[in-house]
Amino acid sequence: MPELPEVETIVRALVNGNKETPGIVGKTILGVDIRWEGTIEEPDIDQFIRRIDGQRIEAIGRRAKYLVFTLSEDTLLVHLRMSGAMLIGPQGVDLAKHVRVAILLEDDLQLAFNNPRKFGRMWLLADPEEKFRKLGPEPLNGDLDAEKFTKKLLARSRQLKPLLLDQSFIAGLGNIYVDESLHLAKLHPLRLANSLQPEEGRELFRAVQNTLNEGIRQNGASIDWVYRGGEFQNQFRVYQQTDQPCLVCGTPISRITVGQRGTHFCPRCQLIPEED
DNA sequence: CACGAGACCTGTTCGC
DNA sequence: TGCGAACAGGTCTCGT
Repeated sequence: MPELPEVETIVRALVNGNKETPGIVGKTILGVDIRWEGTIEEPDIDQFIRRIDGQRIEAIGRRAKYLVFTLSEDTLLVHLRMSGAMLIGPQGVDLAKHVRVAILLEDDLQLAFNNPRKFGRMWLLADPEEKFRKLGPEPLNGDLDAEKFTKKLLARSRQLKPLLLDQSFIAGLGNIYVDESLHLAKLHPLRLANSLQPEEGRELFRAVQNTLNEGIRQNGASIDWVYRGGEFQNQFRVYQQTDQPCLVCGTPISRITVGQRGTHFCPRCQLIPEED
């Protein structure tokens, strides 16, 4: 489920709660039920269980696609990968079909990590900075502007699609938002980054920001059975729109495979210039 | 440095 | 209806 807008939406839900459940900032962890041990990346299971017990959730935030739980002693990082979700509910019931870890909180609450495909992971770290160092800049928090982005972009010879998916280049984009951004910027996914004109680079940065902000405004995208809640799927320009008319020019949307990822684009709006 | 393939997993959908 | 193939919002590792 998760790219930046979906993770951001989840963070806000965990902080603010909803009609049925309260937010969980300030709650103390009273135990943890690990139902699939592979979920815990670091430290080992015994230490994880021992260390997390009794810590208070001081804050919940996001870095790239990581959920960041600042606890009284440590930082809990959660990466949802392809199919993860975080659910809050009462204890004593299964909140979903594939709960791999349930964190028990005070007030009879639990925070459940549902994760059908078992790709998602958790880390309990004294200092999360080491993991964050490998990540590129955040696209929305002011770390990056159109000029900086364009400079980085023009220094690279990779194709735009895999480059934008590379979390060490820019953090938070995934398959949906890359395809959507490239269409908005009218750039072909196979264009080489260093073939862009500076104005095209700036336009791409604006498209990335606009697409992500719109995704957040819509509470993310709901696709398949994995995640419900957001509405961004109703305004996809190209993602999963194969053979549908382009909203701009009416040409049927194409689907190709790039780096083993489905890639959607308009063959008329997103041309590759001759000598690329 | 860039790229492609394979791995990690389960579930749904599509084509025959 | 059944069954296999293809596909899925991510990222890591390895070989070239």
